[in-house]
Amino acid sequence: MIKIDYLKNNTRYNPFEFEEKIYNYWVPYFKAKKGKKFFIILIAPPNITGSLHMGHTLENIILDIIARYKRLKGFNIVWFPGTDHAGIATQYVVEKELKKEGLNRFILGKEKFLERVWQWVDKYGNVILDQFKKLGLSLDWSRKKFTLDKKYVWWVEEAFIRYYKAGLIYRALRPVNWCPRCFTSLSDLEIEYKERVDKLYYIKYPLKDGGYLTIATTRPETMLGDTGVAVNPKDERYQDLIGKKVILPLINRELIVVSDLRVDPKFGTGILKVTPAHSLIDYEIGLRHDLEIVSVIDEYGKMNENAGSFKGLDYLQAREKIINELEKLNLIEKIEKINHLVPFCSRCDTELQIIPSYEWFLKMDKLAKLAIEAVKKNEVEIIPLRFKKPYFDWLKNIRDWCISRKLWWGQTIPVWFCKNCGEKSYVVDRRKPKKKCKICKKNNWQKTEEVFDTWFSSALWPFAILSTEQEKKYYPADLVSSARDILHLWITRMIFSGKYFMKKSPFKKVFIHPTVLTKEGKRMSKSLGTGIDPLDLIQKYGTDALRFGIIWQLSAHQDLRFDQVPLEQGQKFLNKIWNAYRFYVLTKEKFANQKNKKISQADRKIIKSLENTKNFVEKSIEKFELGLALKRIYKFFWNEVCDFYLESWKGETKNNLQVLDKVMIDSLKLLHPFLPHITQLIYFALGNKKPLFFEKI
RNA sequence: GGGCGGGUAGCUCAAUGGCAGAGCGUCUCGCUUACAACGAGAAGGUCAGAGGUUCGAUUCCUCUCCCGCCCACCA
Repeated sequence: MIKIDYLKNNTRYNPFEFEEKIYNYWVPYFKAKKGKKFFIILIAPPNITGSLHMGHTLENIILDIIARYKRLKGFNIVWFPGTDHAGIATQYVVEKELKKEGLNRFILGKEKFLERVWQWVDKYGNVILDQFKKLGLSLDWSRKKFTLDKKYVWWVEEAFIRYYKAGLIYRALRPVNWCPRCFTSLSDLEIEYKERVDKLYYIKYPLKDGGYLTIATTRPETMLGDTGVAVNPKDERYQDLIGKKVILPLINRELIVVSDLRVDPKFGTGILKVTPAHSLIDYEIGLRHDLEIVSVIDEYGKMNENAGSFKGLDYLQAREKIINELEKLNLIEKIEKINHLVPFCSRCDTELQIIPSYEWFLKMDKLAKLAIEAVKKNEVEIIPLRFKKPYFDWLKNIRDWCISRKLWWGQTIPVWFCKNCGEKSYVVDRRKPKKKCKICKKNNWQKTEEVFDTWFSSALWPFAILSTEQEKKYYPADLVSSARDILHLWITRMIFSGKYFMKKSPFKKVFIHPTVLTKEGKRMSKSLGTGIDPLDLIQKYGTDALRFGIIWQLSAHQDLRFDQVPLEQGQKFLNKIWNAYRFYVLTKEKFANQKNKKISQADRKIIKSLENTKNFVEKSIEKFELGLALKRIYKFFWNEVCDFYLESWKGETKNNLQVLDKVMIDSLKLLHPFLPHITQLIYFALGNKKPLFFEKI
């Protein structure tokens, strides 16, 4: 790529001239080789909607440093690139595109809409992977994976069918978190709560035997679906209410007062109206006391036929009207302000409704136990250790996972409903069932339109991407790294899925890496305008300098307040390295005829220091302390190799040339995982023809 | 409401039961033939606050105050 003269004649290193060329040179060598002593890294597949952000950047640079270091330690690296179809996220971005054209998916129809999504996938699906190349990641590009690959889709269906046969999957009508804009159910993890000041209405409910009680609610429109009233059994104020009958205003339904521990005596009046259709806590109470489920709000957020004269109104209009009528009846005791948390769709930011819907659920108790056991027995090591606590806490309190979505984009669930009998009759199968419906005795099956929660699919990632016999040996992986926010969403679910289907944890170590914050300690976010685009940084500083700058600031345990200054420092360091090797080459020429075989004091000192540095770096990398490792190498190279050792070669010297060679070549190897491009370039300039990472450290 | 992390030099962060450290920045001096994108050197800190354990605490324990994050079905 370059000759030694280029190094001798240029005092400045220009990354922009070489980084891409060097990357392209490497690509064939990144291929996972046959053989033994593998180190297997599992990539977190980015969404096809994505473009590179600082989180991906940090995460994958960390992994690449480890990959390159392990290569130098003699390992064969297995690290496949891949992407996630990301159901709800992708559907949402395509819908946003349509909106710009004045369209929406309902106007377009399902078929045309899906065509549009596939067009998007073709156009943008690989953008982020191309951006990964700019980071210098040593990924095996001969094996690109996607969560809608044939084999992958097979595995997702397989998982559903096996869970179903084992009795872990059931269908139920339950109140779920529903996004009226995406028009789908959501899992607990896809909700974002926001604080908001609302009104708390104190409403009088007449008692059948005279008098009244007062309940407090922020959602009076749901009262039309009330099928009970509840108080806490320990609440002394209301002992005599238990068992009494209440007349629901406006509807005149008779309700019974039950007692349930879930009622918080401190909230409002301490009396709860129970609406099992539109509240999860009420649903639970309803189950315990055998209360009816009456839904009054539909999928559009409008009042339905059970809402009587309010039918057809938007829930907010209905609220207003209901309050008006209650006021006329003198049933509003007071209205207070309340600051509370309101659920929103984490994708499109629409306020959610809780409505009853038929959905598929995965029973979590057994699976949670598998996941708990895997970490307890150290089959999976979570680093830093402190993340074990939230891991266990989440699993201990877990509820069944709603795995179905009513989206259009995603993998269809392998279930067939009888066209005549609907909900009452279905078959779980990949192909259209041949047998007849038990109820109507006809063969009239239609595949469901429901799709999987995209996380159900990505939970299978560690083994669903392994399609050939050779690849099957790459399970389990040694290492996966992720951001904190997908610990439950992804990591935990991969662990129990792996344990369940493969009988083994899907990876040995999970490194939960720090979050990249702004210099002020704020979250980086596009919408807030606080984000930094890594591609801009690469354009300005080059990849090696970016890698230096971000890892310089990295500590294994603490969030990273991103500052650009260390990137400038990185550029300076690259130039320092460049010139040190220039001097090395010139010095070798100058002393070419020297026959000195003695080891000088300076030689001894630098060898000692080199060994110490290697040991320190090895230990630090094992602990994911890449920032400390880099700082140590930096100090070693700059202060000890350059300021001390190379200086001692000026003028006349008693140093040994072989020691010089060893120090300079070993330094190059030590620097390589962090600064791969420049070290490879210098390696070429010194007359070598192979990838530097095939050397041994 | 529960949990986690952090508060150390102007900035970003280390380390440690026994003189408080690095990089950047600042200041001084040097363009010594690899590099001024450099070299030599200097200044700079009541280690958030209070109490406790100890011969000795920035470090261990308790409490308080700030900052950040996560989890939770308060209607």
